[in-house]
Amino acid sequence: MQHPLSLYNTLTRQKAPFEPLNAPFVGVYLCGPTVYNEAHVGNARGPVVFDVLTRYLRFLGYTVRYVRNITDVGHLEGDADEGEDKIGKIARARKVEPMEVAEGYTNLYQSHVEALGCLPPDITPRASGHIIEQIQMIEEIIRNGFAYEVNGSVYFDVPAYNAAGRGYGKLSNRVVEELLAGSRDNLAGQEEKRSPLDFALWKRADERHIMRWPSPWSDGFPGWHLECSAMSRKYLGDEFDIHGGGLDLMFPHHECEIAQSQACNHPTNEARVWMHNNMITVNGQKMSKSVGNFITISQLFEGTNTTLAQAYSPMTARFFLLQAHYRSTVDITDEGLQAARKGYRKLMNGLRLLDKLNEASLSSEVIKARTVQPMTEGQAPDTTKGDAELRKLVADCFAGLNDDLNTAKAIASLFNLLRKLNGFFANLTTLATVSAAALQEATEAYRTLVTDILGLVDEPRAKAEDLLRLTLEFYQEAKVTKAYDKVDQIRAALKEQGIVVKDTKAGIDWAYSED
RNA sequence: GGUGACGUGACCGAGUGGCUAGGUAGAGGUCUGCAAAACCUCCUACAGCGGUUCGAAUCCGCUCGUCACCUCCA
Repeated sequence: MQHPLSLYNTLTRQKAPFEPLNAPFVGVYLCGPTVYNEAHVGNARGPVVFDVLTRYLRFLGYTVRYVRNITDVGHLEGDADEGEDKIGKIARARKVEPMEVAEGYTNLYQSHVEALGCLPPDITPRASGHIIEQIQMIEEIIRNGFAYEVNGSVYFDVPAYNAAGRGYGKLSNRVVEELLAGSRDNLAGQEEKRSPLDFALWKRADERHIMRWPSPWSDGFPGWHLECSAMSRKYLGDEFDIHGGGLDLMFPHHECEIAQSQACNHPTNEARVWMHNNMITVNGQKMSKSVGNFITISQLFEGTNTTLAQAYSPMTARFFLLQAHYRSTVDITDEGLQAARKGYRKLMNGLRLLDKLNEASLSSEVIKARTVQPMTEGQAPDTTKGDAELRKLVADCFAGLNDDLNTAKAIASLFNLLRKLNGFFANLTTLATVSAAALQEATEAYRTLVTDILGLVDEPRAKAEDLLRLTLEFYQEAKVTKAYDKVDQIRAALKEQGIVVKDTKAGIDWAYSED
């Protein structure tokens, strides 16, 4: 399976050709959302980027297993907090089951990313559904000497692990000594830890804590980073191909994940390739829950956030995100979104030309024009030049994707291809400059790139009922003028759409055909 | 303080040591009953100052500015 897809690996800080561990299988894990509140636009970037990645990997012929987890347990309010889970806290406030809170936000999240055109992952594991796996992992880590128990809680022993030469900090370029020097060791509730760098694998739950499970150490709950190590291992193996997430997860989350996985005596980096998407900014500042400058996905779709002047459709948002490279920050503004909306629609309009172009390309006029091309001396009267140009335009699109999934570059090239196709359409006889086969290839590539790989689908703007009403107005007009051939024509056309026109005393109405 | 990233034209946003990014907006034109779409042409760039080089927006240094991670965050 030879292809030139290169990906930037955070571990090595460089791009390298992507080579699966066990081709044609590819394992991909993306850190999903924490479901204790509604996701914002920033949370959508990873799913969209990884949706394109997995779509493209499949296009390249790989058999992909794409895992995107739901973290519904294990995230504390903060270090100082004696362990009340965020979900548990909300559940207590609303007087509902924690699982209701998690389920509600999970469903909302999934409907949002689906609207954004993201295909469902192959597996969507929940942290709460993998407590046993996490406990087993902790036992393994303890057995290997990289964790210790204190008062029913278990902590990962970062200094011990690092002393064993495992390289804590290798992903994020941290040096343990520097981390220690810069750490804030004045936080309350940290007394149990031997080192400020240690992190919880298991926390004993206090009486108030609702979400709790039995374990060999205490009734409690798993630590913040463990779920991803345990679940990726369960479904993708000790080592797999690609692990992704937001740049802000690199440290400490992903660093801890690698440490946990390695501490289970698997001397790998958990994943071969670590990919990190950059942040979405608002006025140049990272969109984040804690800063409060976030726009939720619902607000974007409905236009209910004051930062933005209006609503933007899911496909506009998807296009907007893909018009930037995933490792760049992208600033969200009305102007940017409006430009994206127009660009997106331009791409959709192109989609509608493809069949017409191929049809025209096979028309007798064009075929004739091809054969009677004036023959210049020494030049074959063929379409070689035009075909090569067309193929170059297509190749540029794929070159963009191959270059670390540079969708910005790919889309730019796609517009170049579209300009060519639009040019053909403006003057159909120019189709004679390319062969029917090359045109077919190009139009297929366009469709594949836009819909299958970038996942941009046509978002109908017109409402069917409004269009129907319009048609019935013409119908009525035809009746008044007794243009019965027109009347019959409209009736027949609507019948084909499963609509019957009803002339009632009260006026013209319609109904679904019951045939 | 430590680590890292960035500063591109009206806006968004790619990129490479010498060859058009692209989208949106703006100007002119073709087309057109009007309009739209489309096509053609044009327009405003690479923060500043030095250095390397035949040549740098692209490499190096400094300055200024912005941001991110080091605490939950995609």
